[in-house]
Amino acid sequence: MPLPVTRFSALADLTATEKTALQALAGEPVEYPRGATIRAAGKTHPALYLLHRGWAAALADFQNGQRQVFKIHLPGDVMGAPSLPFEHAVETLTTLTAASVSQLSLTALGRLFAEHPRVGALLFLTAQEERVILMDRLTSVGRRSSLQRVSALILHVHERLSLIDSENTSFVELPLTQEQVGDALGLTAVHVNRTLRILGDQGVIGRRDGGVEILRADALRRLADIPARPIARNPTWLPRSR
Amino acid sequence: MPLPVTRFSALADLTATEKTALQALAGEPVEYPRGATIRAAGKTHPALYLLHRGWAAALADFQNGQRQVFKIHLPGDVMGAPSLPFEHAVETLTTLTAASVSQLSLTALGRLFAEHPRVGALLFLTAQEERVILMDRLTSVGRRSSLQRVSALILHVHERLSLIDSENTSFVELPLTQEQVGDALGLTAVHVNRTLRILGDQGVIGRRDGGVEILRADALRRLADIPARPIARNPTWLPRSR
DNA sequence: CGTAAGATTGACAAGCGTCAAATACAGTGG
DNA sequence: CCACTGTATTTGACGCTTGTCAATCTTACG
Repeated sequence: MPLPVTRFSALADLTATEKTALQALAGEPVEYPRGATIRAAGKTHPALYLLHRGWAAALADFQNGQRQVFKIHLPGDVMGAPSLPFEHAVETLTTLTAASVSQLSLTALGRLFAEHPRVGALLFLTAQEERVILMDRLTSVGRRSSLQRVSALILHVHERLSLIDSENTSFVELPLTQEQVGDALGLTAVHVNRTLRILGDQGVIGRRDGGVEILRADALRRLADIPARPIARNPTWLPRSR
Repeated sequence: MPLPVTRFSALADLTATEKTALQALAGEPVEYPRGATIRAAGKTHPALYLLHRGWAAALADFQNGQRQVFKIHLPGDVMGAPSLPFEHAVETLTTLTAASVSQLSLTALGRLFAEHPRVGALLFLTAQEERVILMDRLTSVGRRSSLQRVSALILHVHERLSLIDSENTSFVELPLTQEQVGDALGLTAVHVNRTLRILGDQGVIGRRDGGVEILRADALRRLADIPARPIARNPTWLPRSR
């Protein structure tokens, strides 16, 4: 079973030892049905999770029934990291499809920082990547029209799927309800629906099964207006592998 | 001159050696006037910066003149970290007031991960804190009214000022133009102005000099509706100090 | 076949943006 | 000390995007 090494290999090449050390973090995978809560916000002593298979979301619920989706998690993602510095979990982790999830040992994580500083630095870098993803979404939500936000989301998911599966085509799986898409983009389900219809009517995307087909990638990219962000692989300042 | 140790001491107690190692990262401080660009987005080989004195902002400009402020930086903040994994800087760093900034050596950062893994883990944790700040702002921008967004920003800045200066009172310095506040919150300058006036008319805040006075903290917190997030200090899983 | 969740559509309302003009303020040079 | 200039704030009128409410339709599934 391939583990989350995927995520790091975009940043740097790992030695076999480092890969082994990473794999050693993960516990026994647990199976969840769609819509299950893996970890509720507010829980004390937040843990780390690894998503082996399926989709999940990190979100928060608010009183008036409002909801914010912070992150759409794909296989290979480490989940729950934002809560680590806090006494109570910040985000609820929910499955969007049936999924397989294991817990990551924090003790082993601490050891990883000590014994494989290069991997520690890479963990730091992936956290920065996540910040940038949030910054992009913040721009989307704060400054863009619904058409632009939805376009950006489709492209973002497509790009991330391509990183996992290089065979990936122009079809973008999207096992979210329109309400969940709205909760990610700061829109209502109704308006997400209207927006998807417009993109469909204009022939920019096709809509079928549980996802969308990208028909005019250029138009979509022009709408989304989020720059490409080439990764600086194997930065020279990283500590040497042990 | 106290260095950014502040930021870490909220998470864990550092040894003298660790503090020294952190200080060793910083180069010679450079003085900037208000409104200066410290580092422009798009620049290659992004570096790290430390804000010694003054205020700064991390932001991005877009074609149509739109702008998004990602982060308001206060003294002690490390700036530019989100760009580290990328070839080109993601965010522009600008001074909001006259400011003193030094560059942080990336080589020394790499060494820090190797020689002080506990500090490396703390760097990882501060990155997660930053994610949560962005997540909170995303909620604000995506789901809240202008009154709520502005309230949340005032409280957030107040809280961060209190961390730096324990003498801090109910007055919140805010050396941003209303346009910059809008760029942080996904609002126009005009609407920020209207919103501030309403908060002032309702006696929730007072407005004077370059900032606001918090008059009814309870009302402000009720509006902002962002939970307190107590920090888990000195988590047991951190590697031992060296 | 029946039920529930989700998608879709329409009519209407509201919050925020846009445009434009007036006012206040800070810094500069005389 | 004052006039001058550019920047920032403030206010009003109006329009548009998105939200709200409600009804209907579709689909998945027991």
